[in-house]
Amino acid sequence: MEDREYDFKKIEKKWQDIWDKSKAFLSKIDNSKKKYYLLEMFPYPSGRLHMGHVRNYTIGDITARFHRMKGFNVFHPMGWDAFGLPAENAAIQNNIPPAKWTADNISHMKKQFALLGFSYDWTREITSFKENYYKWNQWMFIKMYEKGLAYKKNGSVNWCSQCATVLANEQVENGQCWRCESEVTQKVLDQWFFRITDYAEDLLKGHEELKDTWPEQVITMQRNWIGRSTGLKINFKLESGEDFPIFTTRPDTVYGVTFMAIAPEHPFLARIKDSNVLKYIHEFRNQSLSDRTSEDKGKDGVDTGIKIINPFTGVKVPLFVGNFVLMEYGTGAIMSVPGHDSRDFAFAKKYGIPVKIVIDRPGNPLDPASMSDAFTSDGICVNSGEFNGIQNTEAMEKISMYAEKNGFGKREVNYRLRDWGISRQRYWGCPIPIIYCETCGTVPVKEKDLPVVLPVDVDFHGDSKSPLAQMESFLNVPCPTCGARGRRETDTMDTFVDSSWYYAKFTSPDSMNIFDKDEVDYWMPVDQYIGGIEHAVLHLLYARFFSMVMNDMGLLKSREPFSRLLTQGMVIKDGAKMSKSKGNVVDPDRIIEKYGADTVRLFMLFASPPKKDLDWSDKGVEGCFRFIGRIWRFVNRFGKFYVKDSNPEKLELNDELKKIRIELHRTVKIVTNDIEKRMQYNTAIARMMELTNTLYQADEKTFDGQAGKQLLSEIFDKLIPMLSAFIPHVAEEMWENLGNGNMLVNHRWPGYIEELTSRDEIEIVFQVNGKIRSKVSVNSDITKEAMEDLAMQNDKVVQMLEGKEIVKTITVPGKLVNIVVR
RNA sequence: GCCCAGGUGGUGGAAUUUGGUAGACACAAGGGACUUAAAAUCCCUUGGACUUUAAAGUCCGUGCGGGUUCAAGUCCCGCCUUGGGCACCA
Repeated sequence: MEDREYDFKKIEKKWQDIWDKSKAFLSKIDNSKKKYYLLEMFPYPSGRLHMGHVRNYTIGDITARFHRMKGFNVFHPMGWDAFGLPAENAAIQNNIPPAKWTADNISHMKKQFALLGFSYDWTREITSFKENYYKWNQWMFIKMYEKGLAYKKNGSVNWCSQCATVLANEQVENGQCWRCESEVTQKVLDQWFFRITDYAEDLLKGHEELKDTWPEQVITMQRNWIGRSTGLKINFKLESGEDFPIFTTRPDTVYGVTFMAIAPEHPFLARIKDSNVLKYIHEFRNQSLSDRTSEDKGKDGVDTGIKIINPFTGVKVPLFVGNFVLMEYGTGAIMSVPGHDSRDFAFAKKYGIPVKIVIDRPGNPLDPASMSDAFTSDGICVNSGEFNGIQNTEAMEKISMYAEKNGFGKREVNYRLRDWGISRQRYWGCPIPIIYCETCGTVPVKEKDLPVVLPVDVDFHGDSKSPLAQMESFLNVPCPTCGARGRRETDTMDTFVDSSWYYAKFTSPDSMNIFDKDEVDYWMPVDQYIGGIEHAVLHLLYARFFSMVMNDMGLLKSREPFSRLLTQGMVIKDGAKMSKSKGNVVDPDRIIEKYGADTVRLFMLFASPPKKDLDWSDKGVEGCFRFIGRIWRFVNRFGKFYVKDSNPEKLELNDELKKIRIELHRTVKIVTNDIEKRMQYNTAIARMMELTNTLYQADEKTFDGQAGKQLLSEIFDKLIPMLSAFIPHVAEEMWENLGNGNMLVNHRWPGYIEELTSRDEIEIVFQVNGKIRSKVSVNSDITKEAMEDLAMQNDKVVQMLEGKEIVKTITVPGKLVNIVVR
C-alpha cells in the first residue's frame, strides 16, 4: 500500500465510470427529505469550456456534493443555451448547418464536463434548440399574447447592423451591442414586445424577499435599471386650448419654466410645416443612440415657433424640439427649468432662453445673470405665487395637490424600464408562433399545432438575412381562423426568452405539458443559483419576470425563481480577463491532462473566494497537486492502522493524540461552517491543509497503538469524506483503499463534538496601554481573576509598570489583559 | 458626475460576522536532509528597520491624513487610488 502511485488518470476515469453506472446523481422526488435545487447558469455551447465555466461549475459541484452529504435531496441538472448568433455565423462562414455545429459543440463540452467529475443528473438535460423545449417557448408566448403580455408595436428600436438584428434595451451597453460592440442605431420596425413594464412594481417589491440572499450589487443594478420615479403629470396648454401633457419629478419648480421641449419622434410634430424646423427634426431622428444619449455630446434643439401655456402662471413659453428628449419616457415632452436643472441651464444658455429663479437660498440670494450652473439644492420657494416662502420639499406636495384639485395635474409613477423587445431578425432561434392573415389579421398558432418547427434544411446565401423570410415552405400556411392563405412571422425570439424559464423546465424536461406538476412543485424554486454578474439586468431580470408571469398563470408556486444567488468572480491572468484577443487563455483540457481534474477543481476553489476574481497561477496549480499528493501518501503510509467504526472515545489518549483530536474536530467545525454559512471554500481548504500539516508532524510511533489507531481512523473517517466534496475522485479511491465498501458520494458529512473544538491550552496576551508586552500559554478554563493575577506577576509587565499609576485594567476572558497606566 | 465594492508581505490571499495576538493557508525565495547526481519527497527560515556574541529584545507596519477608544486592518470624517455599475429617464 505504501508505494501506491497517485495515478490520477486511472483513478478519475474509474470513479467517473462507477458514478455513471450506479446512477449516483439521479434525483427523484422524496418527500421524506428536504430538497435542495442547485443550479449554475447553463452555458452557450460555443465549443469548448473555458476557465470561467470550469470555475462556475466547480463552485456549483462542491455546493451540490456538500448538500448531498448533508442529507438533502439534491437536484443538480445541466443543459444548453443552444440557440444564438455564433452558430448562425459559423454556418454562414463554414457552410455547416447551425444544428450540426451546435450539436457537435455540445457533445464535446459534455465530454469535458465528464472529465471534471461534476455531479449532474444528465437525465434532466435540456437543449433549447430542440423542439420539445422551444415548443413551450411558443406556448408561453401564446399564453402571454392572450393575456396582453405579448404585443406587436411599430416603433423606434435598437438596431445592430453587424448582427443584423434588433436588440432589447438591456442588450445595449453604452450605445453599443452587448455581443459585438458595434454602434447601435435606431430603426423604425414592427416588433414583438413582452410587457415587462407591467411587472415593474412586482420586480421591485420582490427585492425585499431577496435582500439577504442576493448580492446587494445585483439588486441595486436592477433597481436602478427599473428606475422608479414619482412625480406629477401636468397638462400644459396650447394657445388653441389643446392639452400638452408632460411628466416632472420637480413640480416645485413649475413656476420657473421658461421653455418646453419635445422628442423629435413625437407625433405632435406632424403639424410642423416650417422646412427649416423639419430639417432639424429629421437630423435629430437620424442621430445614433450614443450621439443622442451620451452626456458629453451637445444638447441640440430647434424652436418650433409654437407657444405653450403654463397652467399655474398663464405664462407662454416657446416649445423646442430637443434631441435629448426621449419619446419612450413619460409623455415624450418635458417642461424645462433652467434655474434648477443643469441640463436645462446649459440648453437655455446655448439658445438664449431666460433663467428664472423659483427656489432660493435665504440670506444669499441667487442672481441668474452671474450663475454658471443651475441651483439644484433645496431652498425656499420664491416667484411662485401662493407657494412663496415655503420649503421647496414641502411645495412638491402642495403644488401636486393644487394641480390635482384644479384638474390640470395628476400624480404619477414612471419607470425607466421599457418593454422587452424580443423579435430577432435571425434564423437560429425559436420561431414566433404567429400567422398573418389578410382578413383575420394577426393570429396566434393553435396550441395543437405547436411547435412551429424551425426548418433545418436551410440555405444561407452568404448575406445576413434570415433564410426563413425566403423560404416558401415555411412562410405559407393557412390562417388558423378562416383557413385562407396566411403568412408566418419570420422573426425568431431573443435567446434570453429560452433562458427565462429553463430552470423550471429542468424539473420535467420530457413532460407532455410545460411542467409536470408534481416535479415542478417539489423542486422549485432554485435554492442556490450560481453564475456571472454580467447578467444582473439581463437574464436575472427576465427570469424573475417570467417566474412571476408563470406564478400568475398558476404554473409555479413560487414567485421568485432563485432563492439565493452567488455571483462568482472572473478568472484573470496577467491582470486581465482571459480572452482570445489578449492571448492569455489557459485551456482547461491541457491542465486536466497534466494534473487531473481533482487538482483543477481544488485550485479553482483554493486560489480565491468564489465571489472575488481569481488570479490564474501555474505555480498555484502545482501547489494544489502537491497537497493531494501529501494526503495520498499519508493515507497510504498509515492505511495499515485503519480500523472501521473507530471510536477513540473509549480509549485514554495521551497528550499528543488529544491535541490532534482537538485539531480534527476544530477542522470539521470550521470547514463545515465555511462551506455552509459563508461559501468560502478557500479557507475551508486551508483548514484541511493545516490539519494535514499537523498530521505530518506525527510519525509511526504516534499512531502505533490502540488509541493511536483509533484516532487515526477517526481522522480518516472525517477528513476523507470532507475532501470528497472538493476532490471527489481521489477521495473515493483512498476510501476504497482503506477497505471501505461504500461510495463517498452517498456518505454522510462528518460531524464534530463541540467540546472537542476548543483547545486545552490557549495563548493570552498582556498589554500595557494597548501594546502587547507579553504572551503566555494558559489553561483554557482560566478565570478572569487568574488572568489578571498572572498579568500582574509577569516580569515584562512589572517592568513596564514601574513608577506608573494604574488607571484601570481591561480583561477579555480567554484573550487578553490590558493595563492602562499613567 | 453619481452609486457600489476594493486597496493587507515579493505574490494569491487569511483575520472584517462581534473592535481585542495582523499576515492562517499556499506560491515564490533561501537553507538543510535524502540521492553518485537530479527530479520527487521531507524538514527549517521567511513583513520591514534596528540592538545584541548569543539568547532575546526595541521600534515601525493593513493606500494617505485626521479622529473616537484602554485597544482600530475592523468604527467615524476628509482625501488618494483601482475595479465594477449607471450615466441626459425630465
